[in-house]
Amino acid sequence: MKTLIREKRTELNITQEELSKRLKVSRQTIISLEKGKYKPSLVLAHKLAQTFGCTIEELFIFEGDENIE
Amino acid sequence: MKTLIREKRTELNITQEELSKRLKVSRQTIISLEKGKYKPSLVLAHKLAQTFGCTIEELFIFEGDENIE
DNA sequence: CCTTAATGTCAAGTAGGCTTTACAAATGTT
DNA sequence: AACATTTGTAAAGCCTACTTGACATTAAGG
Repeated sequence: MKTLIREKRTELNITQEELSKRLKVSRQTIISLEKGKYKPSLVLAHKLAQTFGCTIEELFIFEGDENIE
Repeated sequence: MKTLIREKRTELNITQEELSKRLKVSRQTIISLEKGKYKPSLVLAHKLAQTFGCTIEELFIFEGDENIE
């Protein structure tokens, strides 16, 4: 799975810390998500998409066995 | 968070077991999701939406603090 | 340089998503 | 009533999302 979190965040011109405050998660969580260390929960993915004004499917790109075969 | 998994599944006329096989998860997982016992991972939410031919946001209804304030 | 802001790493702990197995309740069909 | 199908419950275990805190690196500006 790929994510466009970093791209969308820099488009908005906000820091990781600012984003983490808006979402009420730790800054570490933002770092890990942008770096692809793990995948967000459904609720957090929804909040991210809301923040960026896009859908979850636009923010995350699912690949291979993450899709129905 | 509310989900329309059960409604969408019955529309498709398939059993929990059939759905669990398509998604390659346990039947127990389907039961728990339909009953609202817990929330699916992002990948599973995506597969469910794909199966039902809708978006994640159409399949799950986020409420209150699950939205940005 | 020196400082500050922004980003990053590491590690330990908590909570919850998902699995497996086994068994019970409900619904339908003959 | 009897049987099969579908749905449900319970419990133990694994893995990972997320947290907190402390410290390292990079980049920018005075």
